[in-house]
Amino acid sequence: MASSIHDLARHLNISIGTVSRALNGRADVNADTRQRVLEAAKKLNYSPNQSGRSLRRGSTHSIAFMLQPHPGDQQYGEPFFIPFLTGLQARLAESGLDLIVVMGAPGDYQQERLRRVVETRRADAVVLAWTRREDERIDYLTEAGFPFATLGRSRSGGTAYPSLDLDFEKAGADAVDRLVARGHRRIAAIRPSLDLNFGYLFLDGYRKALRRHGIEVDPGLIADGFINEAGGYSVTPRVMLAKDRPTAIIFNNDAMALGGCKALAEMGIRPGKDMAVIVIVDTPLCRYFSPALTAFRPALEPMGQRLAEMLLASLPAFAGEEGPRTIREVWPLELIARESD
Amino acid sequence: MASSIHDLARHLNISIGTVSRALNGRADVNADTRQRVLEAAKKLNYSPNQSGRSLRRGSTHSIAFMLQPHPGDQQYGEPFFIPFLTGLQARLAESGLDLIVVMGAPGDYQQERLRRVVETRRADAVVLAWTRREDERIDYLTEAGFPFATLGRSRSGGTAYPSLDLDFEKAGADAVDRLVARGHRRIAAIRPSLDLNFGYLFLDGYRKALRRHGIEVDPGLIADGFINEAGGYSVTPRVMLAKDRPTAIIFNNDAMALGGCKALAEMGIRPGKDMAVIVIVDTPLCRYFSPALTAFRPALEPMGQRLAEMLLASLPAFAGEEGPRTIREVWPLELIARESD
DNA sequence: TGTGTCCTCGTAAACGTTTACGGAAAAACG
DNA sequence: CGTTTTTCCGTAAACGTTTACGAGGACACA
Repeated sequence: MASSIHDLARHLNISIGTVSRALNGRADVNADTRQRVLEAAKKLNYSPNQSGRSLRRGSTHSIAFMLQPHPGDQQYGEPFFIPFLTGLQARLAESGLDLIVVMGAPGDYQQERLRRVVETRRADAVVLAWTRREDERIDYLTEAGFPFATLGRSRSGGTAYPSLDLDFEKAGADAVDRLVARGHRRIAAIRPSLDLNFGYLFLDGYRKALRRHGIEVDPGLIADGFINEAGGYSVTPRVMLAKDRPTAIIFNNDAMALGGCKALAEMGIRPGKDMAVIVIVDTPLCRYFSPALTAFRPALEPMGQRLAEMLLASLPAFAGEEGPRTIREVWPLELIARESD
Repeated sequence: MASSIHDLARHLNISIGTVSRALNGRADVNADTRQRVLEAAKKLNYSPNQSGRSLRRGSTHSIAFMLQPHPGDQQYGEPFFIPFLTGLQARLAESGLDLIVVMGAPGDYQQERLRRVVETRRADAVVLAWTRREDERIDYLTEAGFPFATLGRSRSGGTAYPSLDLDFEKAGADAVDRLVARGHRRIAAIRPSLDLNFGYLFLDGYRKALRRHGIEVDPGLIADGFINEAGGYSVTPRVMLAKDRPTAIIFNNDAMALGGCKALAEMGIRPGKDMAVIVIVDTPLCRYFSPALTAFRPALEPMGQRLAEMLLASLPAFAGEEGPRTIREVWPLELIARESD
């Protein structure tokens, strides 16, 4: 059914070697012959068998992105990733690479899937997201000598891999600055409970900024929960119990903010009026919520493109294609002022 | 670096044929030998090269899910798909299959990517989502004789493929019934502008139910827009311009509902008080919105599992594993009554 | 004509598996 | 002990590519 390079060769009365060379654009083939091969390939609807090719070449010409649902009830996904993946895929496609997303089961934290991808050589490199403070995946990959790049920083694995992250520290600080400038001094922070690195970075920025303003950090105003609507909903009331109520809340995640605002609404507290609310990572949800939530927006699609570039530059097969080989980059988050603070 | 079956054979002083047979659980190998092979495999951290294996077997042992961002500004993704994919992946993993998600560029409607997957034989079968009324992907796959299954119905390609869909028709009708029972007669419907089949099905149910109640269908109460927050936001005001204002709106999508509620809020109209709102496909957003939105909930994860089963049953290599081979199933949507209607 | 260079192509090996086939040894059977 | 069956394993081909190597012919040059 599927036509192979042999069919093509037979059809043209030339050897498979020549066909292959013609298709792969090598120099040592007559321009005329190449033309005929290309035409025949189109006519016979030929396209090379990926397995045969990658077996011979030792590379799969595809990059794997590890997507994994977090544990927790009703785990819907991260709308977040789609624009990022769009950028990633666009840039990879430019270099003829395919992007495949491998799904993991919720909660297993991908170790198993990752091993599978690496060991069966399904991809030439992987892209990790949601890096943790100490990330065993990174340790595993560096030890295995498998090429990878990360969306997000980590303390694991040295620095010998490309990584791209958002400046959550600065965003946390900026949020505090903004709120302080508007007269707030009781500022709560709500972040994910997992040891996702961006949660730490955010809190660091938050703490430092408070101290800079001479405001004591009150542990009663800091809480963490599942990184979804339910988490925000269940944990927000906790900071409202502080002896001295907060007048502002910074949410480290849009879904948590949604849940948190729900909790506030049930307490009769109106975001943007009775309580200032700022969200660290903007999504369409923030914009269309009522009141529209002030949030920090990342440039997700360009980030995807950039990380693809960085990864490509780190791959021997593609090295030299790009100029600078920056290893780690931290991108700013842009404040979008809306109505909630 | 990576150990091959030859290393294993050399290490054990037996032939590669025996190693392969031992690993693949064939009968004609001594229990003792098999044991030794398995141990050595674990010790040498051997796992078979996927390319070699699939080249020989002619199958990749993986299923592709085609994920594609829709055109439109700020296209964030569908949280929707994650639970579905989780179920799909879980069931496929049970049969030793990998799930890979293939990203397309926004707007190209996947034809190109799909061809690529099929022609390079990257997967043994594909799963399509967001089926259209007439779906060229389905035509292509049936013509190519490539195995596939769809999440969603279509009029294309006959019925010789497994498909699983939600009963949008009934949900549309149920929503109308519920609103009519509560005294509404001016009921608007807002749905995606693309020719996604579920938009049609929903509208069909909506229309039929209205007629059944003796209510004339007013085209001024039906509108469509981009299937995202912006679409809902921009299109909702249109139905408010009808000569006789609606007292209820049914949204065919949660994101559109969010945008629509925003538009209502700006007009001083409060969902659940001044306007009844029902959403057809429930997500956490609906639950945590204020007011919580009455919505119809799908069983996404079981659906993923079920579609995987149906697909497997249709594959020659797995046939007989399952009992019944239902070709098409339509699952109900469960009404979750909340505060918005 | 002899020699060397260049262009183009065919040959064959290799990538890592799986599996049909056959053969040797062991077991079963009379 | 001879014959048949069974058990186990090695051999080698095949899957569809890519690519190193070398050969043949054309051409240039002396």
